[in-house]
Amino acid sequence: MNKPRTKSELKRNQILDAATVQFTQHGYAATSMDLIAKLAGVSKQTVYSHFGNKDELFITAISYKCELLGVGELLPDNLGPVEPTLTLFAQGFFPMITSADSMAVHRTCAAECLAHPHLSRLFFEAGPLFVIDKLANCLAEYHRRGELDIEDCRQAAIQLLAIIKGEQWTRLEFNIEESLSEQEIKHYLQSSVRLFVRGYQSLS
Amino acid sequence: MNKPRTKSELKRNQILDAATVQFTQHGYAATSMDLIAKLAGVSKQTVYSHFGNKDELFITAISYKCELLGVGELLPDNLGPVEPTLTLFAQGFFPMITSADSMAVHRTCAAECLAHPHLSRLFFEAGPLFVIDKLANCLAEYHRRGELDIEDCRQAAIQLLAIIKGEQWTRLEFNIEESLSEQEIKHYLQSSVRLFVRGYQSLS
DNA sequence: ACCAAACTAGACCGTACAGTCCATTTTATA
DNA sequence: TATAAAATGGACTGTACGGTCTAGTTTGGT
Repeated sequence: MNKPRTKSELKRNQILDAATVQFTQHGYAATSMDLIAKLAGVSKQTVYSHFGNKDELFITAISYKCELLGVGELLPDNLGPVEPTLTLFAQGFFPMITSADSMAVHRTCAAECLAHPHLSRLFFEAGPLFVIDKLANCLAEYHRRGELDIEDCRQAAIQLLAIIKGEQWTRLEFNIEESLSEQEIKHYLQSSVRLFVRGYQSLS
Repeated sequence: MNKPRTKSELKRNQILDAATVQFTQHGYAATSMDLIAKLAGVSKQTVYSHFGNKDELFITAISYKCELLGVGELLPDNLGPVEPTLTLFAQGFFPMITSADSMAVHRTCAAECLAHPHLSRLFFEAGPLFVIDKLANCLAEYHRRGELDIEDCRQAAIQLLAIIKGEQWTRLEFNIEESLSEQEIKHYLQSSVRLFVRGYQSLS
């Protein structure tokens, strides 16, 4: 959140904060403007003077959150040996996409994808699409080096990312109580990277 | 839908039909009981005499739909050579899970997973979990035959299923306009099965 | 033909909520 | 310190909706 210069900006941020939490925790329909105002410690009128209506507030809040969730630097610039590097990536990427915040935003965007297609596209591009491209570039580098034999790097990136999500991600999407242990997940990720590397290893 | 014996059962089915469509197309909150009654060609009171309240109707409708979507016989009993068989499976499985119906139910269950955990679990078990088990058995058979070298068949099944979903599935989840062409998808599925088989092939 | 169960139409109740209005107070600025 | 902009809070409007009630009608079994 940018530094609030004036008191007005401060209020604006408070509203945005409260809105983000409510929208991602309880969804669009179940979140009332009255509650947001109350939680932000602000009058309802102030909410409406900052954001014209519920839709605008929703879009602003979620867009902002999408920005925050943007995948950071998950892949080093100087790529080391294939398997360890990808394993490290997997072990950093997985907790990120399964974080409570990330899941909440994902759920909200998916739930509103019919009413707010603009928003779901935003999320899709800032999330999945963005990381696909990044990983694809990295795989291309390994291909150039002759360490992996990949015909279509974008496709390969999609495959690896999909595997990483695996079952556990779906469990979280559906809010299933029992989830895999940290051990199981670590093992799964290792096994998955191994599968990927073996599947694309150069036969030379 | 079972054959309606009495006129009362007919009405019940009409209600269930209308409810299923509305709930899956527009979600729980955006669907009103008045509309369901109207679309079912039935009085509101009749709706309430068949289903005590909105929640009950919702759960009944979605549960029923989950049943219908149950994965049919996607894997033959007599398994042929690995790669062609799995490719055939992938090409049957993918259209099934990306069908408009399937996506709509998935979306609805995911969106309501906090308010209706019972429902999302239902879907999760009838869908993902069910097919994981089936595929795992099949992979175990290949392992027994020595055609694949798989340590953990359940894990391997999860991996293959996750790859098959790939990017296209996420595009649909977020209702993104542009989707891959049939050609691209076919190619992606073939490449994915190849990756999987190479990654798990016996080194003998 | 009769009766009970099911259905209908529509009025009705209570509530929740988006959005507006307004009179008053607070805050920032020049 | 004067003035305009921003914020307050609470009352208010309109509407949508879940759910109930009622009085009358249709249907199906005996």
